[in-house]
Amino acid sequence: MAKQTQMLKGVLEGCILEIISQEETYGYAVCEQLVQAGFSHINEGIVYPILIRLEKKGWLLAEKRPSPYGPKRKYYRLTEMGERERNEFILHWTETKGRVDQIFERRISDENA
Amino acid sequence: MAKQTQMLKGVLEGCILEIISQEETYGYAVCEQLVQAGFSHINEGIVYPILIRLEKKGWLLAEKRPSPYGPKRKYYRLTEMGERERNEFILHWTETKGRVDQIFERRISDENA
DNA sequence: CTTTCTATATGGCATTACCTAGTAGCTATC
DNA sequence: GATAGCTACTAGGTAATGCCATATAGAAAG
Repeated sequence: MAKQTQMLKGVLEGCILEIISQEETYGYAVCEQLVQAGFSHINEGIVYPILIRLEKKGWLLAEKRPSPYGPKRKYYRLTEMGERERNEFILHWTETKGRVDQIFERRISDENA
Repeated sequence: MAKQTQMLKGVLEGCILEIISQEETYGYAVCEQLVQAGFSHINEGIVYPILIRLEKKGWLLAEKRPSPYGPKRKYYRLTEMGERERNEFILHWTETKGRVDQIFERRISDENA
């Protein structure tokens, strides 16, 4: 339980950037999408602080619009800087994934040798 | 540069467990393998503290043996607990990878729809 | 002997960002 | 008018853990 926490570091931010990049959306919905993707323990208290942080960094722009069901929604979209950061995340994520997988795949090729 | 740092959290430990699990080895060599896998900025000052930490947790056992080239090497191998932790890491890593990839793949299926 | 390569150790920092828990406000339903 | 679901926000805790600088030392080479 504490193990995944560490593994999330730096990953959540990237995922949120990606979700917003796919479609202008708001915090509550971002949260639902993360849960749906399997990050089942993620809740609003985790997502909102990240959203605010990203907005402060200038990676997101926000705009409030009424909701048919509750208080106003705060819709986010990526700025140009945000797009750049998202692309960098993809790069780093792909690299890291490749490196880790390479280490684990060595076992298989060893067994075949 | 600070970006990958966050992404490494929890991952480095798992990689080191895996490397040692594949073959009894020592810190300096672990370091070389990580560099070879692409973690090119990793150095002894990063690896040794992790090794010592893992030993203290009871996941590794150490034994010193002479080296033909320098001071004695400290060879590590996994304990039973270490094996369990390694398996847990694989589980969490696979899960996390799947979740992140799912979020990014949604874009592709959207574009096809 | 000085340098270089091999090899281990460690104190402290950064530090950040995840997580809990709680507040509050709007809409709809019953 | 009470409950339930939707929506946003904040304070504070914390703890892990990657990273750096530095020291030490054996062996080979020049």
